Amino acid sequence: MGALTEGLEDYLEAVLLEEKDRRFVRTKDLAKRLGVTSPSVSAAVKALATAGLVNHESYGHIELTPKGRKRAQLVYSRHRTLYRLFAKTLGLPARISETNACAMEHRLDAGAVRKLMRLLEFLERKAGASDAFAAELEKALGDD
Amino acid sequence: MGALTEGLEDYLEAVLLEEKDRRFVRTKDLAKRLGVTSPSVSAAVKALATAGLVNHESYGHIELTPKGRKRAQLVYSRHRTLYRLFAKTLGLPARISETNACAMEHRLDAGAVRKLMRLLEFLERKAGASDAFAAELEKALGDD
DNA sequence: CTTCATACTTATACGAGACTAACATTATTA
DNA sequence: TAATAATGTTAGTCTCGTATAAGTATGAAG
Repeated sequence: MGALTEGLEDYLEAVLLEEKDRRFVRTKDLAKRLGVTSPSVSAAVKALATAGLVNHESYGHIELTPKGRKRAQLVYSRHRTLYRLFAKTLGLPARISETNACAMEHRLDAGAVRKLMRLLEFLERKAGASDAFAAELEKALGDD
Repeated sequence: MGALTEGLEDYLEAVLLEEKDRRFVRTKDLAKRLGVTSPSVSAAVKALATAGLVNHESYGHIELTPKGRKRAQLVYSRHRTLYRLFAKTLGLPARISETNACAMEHRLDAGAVRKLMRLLEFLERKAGASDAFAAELEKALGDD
């Protein structure tokens, strides 16, 4: 794992997500998604390009390199697992689940994510197989 | 909840924990606990004093105000709940559980912590009541 | 082909948080 | 009590991530 600040991981992940929507990713798209200004994106993209994680010609498209894509997908998969914990298992609002997932996705090591995923799978499997268990869990979590 | 950066919350929590061990909290104690240098602590304590969360005379003791203590305890309780998730429920090493708990304790809103606590209580209760359930959960989480 | 809107970059500055180096205070002990 | 060790603070610098302001490139319309 190359050294990469959390902020840069956020930008990298944003490129991946933005790619799914539009054919070419531009500075402006990332700025809008992340809620920052264009100069901030410029600086971050330059850093990512230096690290060999994206390709970017001046005034042109931003594209993930294979290495960058792999790293972005890793971050995103953590994000998804965490979101699943908060939103699906704990039943929190989407907005709050998203915030929490963003805050944690950079810091959880691979082992923790794996364990967490297994716990969620276990709970979902049990709840799917037994209505009694599902009801018990729901009751335990409360209404608020 | 007054505006307080995550960093300052860390310092505040450290004062609370340090208080439990020794009669008087000093700059050096916080520096050691947090793994930073004395000047960093000086600056942070000054900011906490300005915010009315600690009392501190120059070259003297550092003490929590009632307001500061309340805030510190809130942060710490979140920390404990998260640690419990990682260390006890997921079975991760203490060191890693600690890192993850630290990273999250500032960002989880009260609702998420409450839900999480209930989930952990539910799982612990089930595992305590049924050896079969405990074994099933342990198997689901895996050995690695 | 020139003009103009849009998008991108560069230059500069700021706040948070950390560091080192240097200075000040307190405590110890010879 | 005077020297010295331990501790605390101040001053100045660094990095990271953000912003604003101003200049540069692209592309669409007249």
